[in-house]
Amino acid sequence: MGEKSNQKRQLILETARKIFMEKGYKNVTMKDIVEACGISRGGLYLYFNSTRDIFAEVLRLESQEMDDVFSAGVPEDAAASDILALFLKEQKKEILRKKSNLTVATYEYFFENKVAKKDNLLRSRFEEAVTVIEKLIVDGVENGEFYCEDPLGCARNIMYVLEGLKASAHTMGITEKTVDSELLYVMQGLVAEE
Amino acid sequence: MGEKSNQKRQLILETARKIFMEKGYKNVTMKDIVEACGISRGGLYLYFNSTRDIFAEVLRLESQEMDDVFSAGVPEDAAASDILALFLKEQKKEILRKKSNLTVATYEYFFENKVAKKDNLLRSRFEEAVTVIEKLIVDGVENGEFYCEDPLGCARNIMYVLEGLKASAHTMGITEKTVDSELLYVMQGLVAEE
Amino acid sequence: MGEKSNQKRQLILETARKIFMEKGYKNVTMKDIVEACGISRGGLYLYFNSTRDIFAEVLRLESQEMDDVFSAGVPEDAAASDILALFLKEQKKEILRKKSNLTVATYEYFFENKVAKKDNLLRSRFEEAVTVIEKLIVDGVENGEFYCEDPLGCARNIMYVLEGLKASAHTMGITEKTVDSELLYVMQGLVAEE
Amino acid sequence: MGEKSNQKRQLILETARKIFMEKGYKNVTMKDIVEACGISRGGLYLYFNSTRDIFAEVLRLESQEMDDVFSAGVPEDAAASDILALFLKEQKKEILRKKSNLTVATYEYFFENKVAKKDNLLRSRFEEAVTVIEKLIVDGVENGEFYCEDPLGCARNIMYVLEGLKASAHTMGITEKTVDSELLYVMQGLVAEE
DNA sequence: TATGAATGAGTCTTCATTCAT
DNA sequence: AATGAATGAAGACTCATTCAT
Repeated sequence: MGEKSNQKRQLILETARKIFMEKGYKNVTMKDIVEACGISRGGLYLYFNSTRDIFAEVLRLESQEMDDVFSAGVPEDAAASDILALFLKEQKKEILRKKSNLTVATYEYFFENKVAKKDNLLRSRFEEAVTVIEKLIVDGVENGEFYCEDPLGCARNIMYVLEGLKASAHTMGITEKTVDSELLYVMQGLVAEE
Repeated sequence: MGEKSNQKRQLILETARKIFMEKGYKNVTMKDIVEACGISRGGLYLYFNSTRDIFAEVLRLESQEMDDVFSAGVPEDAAASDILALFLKEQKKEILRKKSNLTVATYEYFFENKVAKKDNLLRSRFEEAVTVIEKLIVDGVENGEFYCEDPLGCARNIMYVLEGLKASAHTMGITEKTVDSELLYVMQGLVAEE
Repeated sequence: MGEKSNQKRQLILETARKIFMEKGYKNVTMKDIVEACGISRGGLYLYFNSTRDIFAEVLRLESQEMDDVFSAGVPEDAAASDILALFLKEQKKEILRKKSNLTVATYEYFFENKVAKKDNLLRSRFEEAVTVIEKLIVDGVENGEFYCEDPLGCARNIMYVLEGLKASAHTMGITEKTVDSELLYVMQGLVAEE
Repeated sequence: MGEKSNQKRQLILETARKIFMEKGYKNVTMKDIVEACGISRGGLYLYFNSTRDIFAEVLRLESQEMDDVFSAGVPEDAAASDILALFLKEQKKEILRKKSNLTVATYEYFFENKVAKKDNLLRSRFEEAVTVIEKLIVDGVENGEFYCEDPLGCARNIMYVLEGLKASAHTMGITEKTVDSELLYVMQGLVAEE
């Protein structure tokens, strides 16, 4: 029994995810989702009570997947600088993807739902990433790949730059060139010291 | 046209500005504005056709004032590092002001109204600030206050960090301490080289 | 300006009153009223926010009118027994009117909206009637029309009987004969003592 | 049919009874009952087709029990006035019980379902009670406990007063003192003649 | 018998926008 | 220029009822 209903739940979440990517968060109505899913008005309410609930779940799944991806794709013996470059490349891709990402929806959602820091998914994702980057830098310094006196500060700086780029991409627009030069600048700070 | 009608226009814009600061952009209705202004429904439409128009105008005025303030408050002979510090202090204040700023409304507005780069107010404000900061850095380097090999890159980096902080403040929340350490990190990059 | 809008308010209240008489309180929807009035959905909300508000107002007006009627129709020099008989006749008429009265709606309304005793219209109407009847009895006793040792108790008894008849009329049904014999019984208690 | 299915029927009725006592008749949905019973939506429909059917049955059982109770609790040789006092005391208790009684639900049900007099449970319960009271009065008169020229009229009067009190309790609110003085008044009419 | 997912009609409520005055 | 009553579309939500399993 749970199986089938779980499938529909998945269908709803996947469909809703696409809609949120297209339209952001605030513009999405229960009706939008109902129609896109091809289910009845009442049917949707069996699974979720609001677009808010749906988006929260979409976001939760998104975060889970991210964790998986992160821990998966990276070779054990890769050089720190390579891993960092890889990470930045991923971020770049997401920053430049205009439509197919949840950035706008996520911003809109969190503008409206001030979440306690503790439970704030965005915050924990951010902190997690900071930790990973910091560790990469430390490793890199040990290997002589990087030069850095304040790995934590540098990691945070990188993350805030990325956040700034992400936001800017959806407000002022941003070119690949701009992203490249920003990321380059950040990497040079790590490498280019004599 | 007349003086009087211009006064009402100002009233609307000032009132709307406050509302946008409180509620963001998407949550504001024509009704909200009408009621806050104490004018008639139809009356509002004589001046503006939508919250979008109103916000666009609020934003335009905001930008004008900013320019004025920038060029005004700074002493002629101040040291580059002092001016930069002053600028960052202002930014910090705005980042930490939770309610009384237009950040959220602005984001929401631009999420919804992808403006061509040319006419994008946010973009031009950003570029302008980059230019100013770059010039400060160049001055600072000449004076021996700063050490920096890529003033433009550094200026951009600073601006993106600020953007990231601004965004983060409204999504994940941010403490004064965090802002301080970010800004410190940025300044140290300019000063702390031997 | 207020004139016209006041007319519509009256129209709504009168129309709603009829509907409440037909369908009771709980069965009436905003849609019912909108359609009966021939106005738009949103239009109704300009005047009232809920059927509850509308009914409360209908009831308030009803009570006002009652007061007026009471004080109006009675000749100055009428005998107490005649006035009482007149009052009971009115009550009888209302009890037997199956459809065109607000009894059911009123019950349903007060079942749902437990009103503080002080502000309870029903209660004040009841008390008022008790007072009037008591005074009639006292007058009647003085004139030798009535014999009664406890005018207040008797007045209350009459009112509770009437309430019981009113309720019964809408739950078990009641015949004119039954009402007559009840009222007769009550009157005889006042007159038939040697 | 089977034992088991009969048990479930009982469960439904008992559960629904509690809900009706809490929420009246019109506010109760099939969903409420399903959830309170812990059975499936479809399951409920195997036994009853509507809240109306369920309430009708609840009421039928209620009446049966009443009969049982009535005939049970009364000692054979009790004085008429004692039995009547006992009866009134029971009624008083029910009138003052604010929540745990079916009065409101019953009113709401009969407002909506005008039942032919013949089949009207309320009516037959009422008539039955009248008969019992009348008989008590007759007995009392024979014993010299009571003085009464119209036992039937008096019995009816008592019942309508009780009905009036019951209704008032749920619309205007009523205090124990009020009930007491009403019942006292009624009893005095029987006793207090010289 | 029993389940519970699914439906769709019905109601409430809010808003941008228009228009007669 | 200005008013504010009026409209109707749009979205949220709930419920009785059905039906495949």
